[in-house]
Amino acid sequence: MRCWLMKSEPDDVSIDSLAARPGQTVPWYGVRNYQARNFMRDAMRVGDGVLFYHSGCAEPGIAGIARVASEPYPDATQFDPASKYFDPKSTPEAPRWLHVDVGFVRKTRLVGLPELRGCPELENMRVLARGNRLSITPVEPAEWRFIVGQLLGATDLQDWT
DNA sequence: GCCAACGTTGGC
DNA sequence: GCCAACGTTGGC
Repeated sequence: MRCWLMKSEPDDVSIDSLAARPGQTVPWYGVRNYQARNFMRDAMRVGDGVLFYHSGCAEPGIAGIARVASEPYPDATQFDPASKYFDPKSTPEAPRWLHVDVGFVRKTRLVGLPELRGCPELENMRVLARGNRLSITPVEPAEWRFIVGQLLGATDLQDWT
């Protein structure tokens, strides 16, 4: 099983709003980057671990733990002319954008970017690489164990993957 | 609001 | 297939 880091703007979907949703899941709509799409379409499996990251906000960082909760399927917003994620070049017959559902596992303390950057154990973490803009990045098992076990103290989840 | 970095588009 | 222009991300 793999693990991932997925960015969300908390003004849109935060860890709290995920927990409050029906079924505590959310379709990961709005991804319009091929690499990120390919991770969801080709590499994710139901049950994969997710570090839920808040971006574009006052305190960017890891805010909770989630899981991949569905197989990939078409993102409905690409067909909605009223949506800011509307893609006129996509059709229901050949949908361009697929996503998965993400399910709530637990809220954690906020592990901010400066703290993550200060950990030698995480120096090669993809999301911390210079100029990284990918909203979905793979997380190495050792990185997962360190973050979940050492930083979050969630020892019951550190060997999830 | 600024700006570095990067992905995408489209003319050639 | 190249590459300049443009748009977006996301931290600060």
